[in-house]
Amino acid sequence: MLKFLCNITNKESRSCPLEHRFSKKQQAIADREQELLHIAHQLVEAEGYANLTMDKLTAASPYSKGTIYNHFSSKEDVITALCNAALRHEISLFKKAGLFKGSSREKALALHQAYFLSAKMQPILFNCVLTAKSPWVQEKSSSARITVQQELEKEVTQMVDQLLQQAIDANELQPKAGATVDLMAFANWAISFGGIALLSSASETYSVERLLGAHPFLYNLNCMLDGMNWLPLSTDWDYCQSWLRIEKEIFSAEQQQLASGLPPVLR
Amino acid sequence: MLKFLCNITNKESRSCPLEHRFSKKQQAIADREQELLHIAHQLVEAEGYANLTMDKLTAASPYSKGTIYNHFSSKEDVITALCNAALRHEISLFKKAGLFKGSSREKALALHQAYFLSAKMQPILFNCVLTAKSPWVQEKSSSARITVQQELEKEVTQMVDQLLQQAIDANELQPKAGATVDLMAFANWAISFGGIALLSSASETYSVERLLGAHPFLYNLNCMLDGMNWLPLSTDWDYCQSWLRIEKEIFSAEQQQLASGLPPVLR
DNA sequence: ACCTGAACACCGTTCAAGT
DNA sequence: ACCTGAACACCGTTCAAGT
Repeated sequence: MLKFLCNITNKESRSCPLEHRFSKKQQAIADREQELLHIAHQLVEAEGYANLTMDKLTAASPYSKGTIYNHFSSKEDVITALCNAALRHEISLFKKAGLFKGSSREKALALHQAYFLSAKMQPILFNCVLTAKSPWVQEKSSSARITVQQELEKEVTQMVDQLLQQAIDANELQPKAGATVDLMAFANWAISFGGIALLSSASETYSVERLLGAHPFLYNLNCMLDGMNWLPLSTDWDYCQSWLRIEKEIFSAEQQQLASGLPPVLR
Repeated sequence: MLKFLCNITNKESRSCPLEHRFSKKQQAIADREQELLHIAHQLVEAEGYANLTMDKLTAASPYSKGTIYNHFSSKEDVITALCNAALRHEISLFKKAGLFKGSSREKALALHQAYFLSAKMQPILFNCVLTAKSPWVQEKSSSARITVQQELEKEVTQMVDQLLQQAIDANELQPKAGATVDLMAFANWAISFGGIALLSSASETYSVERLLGAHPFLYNLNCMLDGMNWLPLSTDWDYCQSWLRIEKEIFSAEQQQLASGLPPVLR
């Protein structure tokens, strides 16, 4: 049960028997943090976000309030910690996506699919990312946790940068005048984030409802990448096929999990 | 002072002397709601989002708790109300944007600039839109307020739809196979929302920091609209010029406000 | 019919005492 | 050095009493 968040949330918490990077004590503390995050996740899952209070987290855990405040500086800090768990999950999928064999643009598609899947597989955690971006939460999170968040986002950015640079070097991406790698990386982030955030949070609104059946996320990507001049263009290549191939070759395990309808915690 | 939110937040609250759509009583209630929202806005402005509590809202207003709960079903309902104020502000700028004379794609740019400006002019209100999208707030807002939110978003969507349809009819927008108006409207929303949300909430993160100086928002739009096949392409037309022309011809008042550095409330 | 504010239940956070 | 949980201040929400 616990393995889920242990793997995802905190690479620092993994045991490193050979290097002994952490003392037993530190390891125990890191494990406890995962345990607490796991309980927090369950609380939200069971009865919605309003059910996540420090009182209930305390009651549902074997620890005292003081100990919990030893881990998290505030309630908002718990949310940011869950957001960071989401980012680690995302990064793990990004790394899998990097294994896909195909053109540079297909590899970009694999990264976007990883992002999309991370949100779909862990909707609660992805909502924490959304929430953690709101100033109500940012203002009250510990600076340490915010720093980790920024580092994780930077890690994602660098993976995207690297792929963009490779594509340019391979002459498959021919940037327009004035388009830097930074700018193109941001554009990729914005279109993915925008699409997923709206699809996940506004699924009941009119302009999203009417999209049922279509695949808006892939359409957005095709436009964006075409406009960026990333070859081959979607008019010359069937990226719907590529999308399916990525699903099959890289994320079949994730697809199965989604099909079973249960997040890994509950299996 | 009050005029600001009165104009923006609640078109139902405008006085309609000819039609007498609302009784004096109803008008008074609507006015009081604007007053309360204005105070809520000030509380956030003065000391951040954590400063917005029902207790403080009560203390800063001439009304009692019971009266305030007569307007808002919960604290979250206040946030959603502020989000709706943001949407009304956005719509008012959208309507101004509709007056711009130019190609259909330039008109689209004007709409995006309106969106961008609404976020920049009213950062607090735009953050409420972000926050209102998080499930913590959605879950606890009154269904009446959520309904209004959906209607406002629908209104925005319809303005975008209309422009897209005109562009198609004028043969300036030549949709790729499978691209419906719905799909293209969503793509426009996603790229704008994604860009603004990331720029406004993650301005301190690495991947956004490094963009300083460039104009990422316009780059994103150029890519997206090029990829959508909206003529003339950015390779054949200087949309940076168009952007500036829109600023000058349509939003000069807004530009001045921004330059003065003060939101209208404080002038 | 609408407004009031005392009252209540719960929540976030702290810290003196304990191990 | 770390953990505990009682204690406190504050917050969200309700509702009987008042107008």
